[in-house]
Amino acid sequence: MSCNAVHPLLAAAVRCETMPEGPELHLASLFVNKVCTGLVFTGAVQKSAISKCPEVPFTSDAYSITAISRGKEVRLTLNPIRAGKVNRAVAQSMDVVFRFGMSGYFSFNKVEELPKHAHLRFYTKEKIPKVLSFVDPRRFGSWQPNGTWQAERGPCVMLEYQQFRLNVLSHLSDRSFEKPICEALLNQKYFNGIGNYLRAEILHRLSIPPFVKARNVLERLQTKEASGDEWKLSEDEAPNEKLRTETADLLSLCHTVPMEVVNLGEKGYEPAKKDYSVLMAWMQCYSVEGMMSLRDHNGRTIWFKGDAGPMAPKGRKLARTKKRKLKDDDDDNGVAKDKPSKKLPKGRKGKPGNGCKKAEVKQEIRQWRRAASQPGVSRQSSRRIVRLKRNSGSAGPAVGGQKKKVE
DNA sequence: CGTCCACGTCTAC
DNA sequence: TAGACCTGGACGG
Repeated sequence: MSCNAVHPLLAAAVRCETMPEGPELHLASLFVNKVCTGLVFTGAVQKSAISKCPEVPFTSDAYSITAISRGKEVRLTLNPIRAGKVNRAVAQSMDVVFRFGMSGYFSFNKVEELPKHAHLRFYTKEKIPKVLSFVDPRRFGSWQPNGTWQAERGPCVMLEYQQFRLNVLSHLSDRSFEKPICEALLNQKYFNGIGNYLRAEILHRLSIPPFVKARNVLERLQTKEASGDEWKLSEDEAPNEKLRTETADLLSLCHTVPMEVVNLGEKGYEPAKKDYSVLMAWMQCYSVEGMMSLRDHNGRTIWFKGDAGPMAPKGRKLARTKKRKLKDDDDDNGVAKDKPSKKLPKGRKGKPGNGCKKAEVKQEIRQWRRAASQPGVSRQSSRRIVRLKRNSGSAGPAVGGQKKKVE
């Protein structure tokens, strides 16, 4: 009874649930600051029994919480308060640095409505206490009490743009840049905040084949940097809009593309709502119907259009791929079902791991088959149709053009 | 029911 | 460069 499901609208108001890449981590920090402003927290920080992350040895009768993000990390500061004022003499403040893994987010709820998988909890000092919690179903996320920004991670692509840019361009001799650009983009030493969907979107904007050697792409920017003044951005960290559209390059897009997502979050795509429809509509490449996908050398799926580039994994066939239906995609009242593609029988399986070779091969075979039979329309298009329909209020038929998969 | 897949690191051969 | 670490949603049988 006490643990019944939260009303969807209520749930929407109290969580920041996302696809944790740089923009989502930043939105999480905004969320924490928003809900915690003016609030007083109290007592000990509570950890779930199941979590293997360290206890957070902080207790205070009255403390405040603030947040800041850097790339794919968020740092909370727990600050003791006395008589409504910060009092550093009485007690030490504590920083806790979080990484979100694949499923982390912050939530703010009534105590009785603490979400499942809330592994770290901060309680407010109110008549009816509430709780800020770090929720992480898969537990790939982590936190570090008395933590600092991870030393190996580079400057934030969103908030430390100039330093980020310089850090990349001044280290092009690093062997990381001998890898394909799509793989280099996931290296947090240089691209702190970029993740799997962002790398696809960024490369797509410039039609850069994912498997071109990173250094080859970036060297040209170095030359440009040296020759023109276009990147002497003086006052503000970020390039302005005019500059962006006129001289967008790979590194500037590593800033502006994530910032677009931050802006979505502050507007339509409530980072809350557990509603990815706005983000999904924003995606131009990642998981979009009609795009190609491949496993990179680390077993991660890279989405792209056109040429894969010279360093593409050998022997891996690519194929036009369907978009998978993402979790709360849409309610779909039984509208627009698409013809599913057949999976391989391919019995046996070892440990189902992620990003492993076996999975890659399987996927390859599946894609091969799919390509051989039909390019299929689908989930993606039907999803879009449903969305459009909802937005416009009119009924959308139109899944008609869909091809039947033979099989 | 079972298999595949997911927004990310980590670390051990 | 494989795996390990996890839960849960989508989909197929």
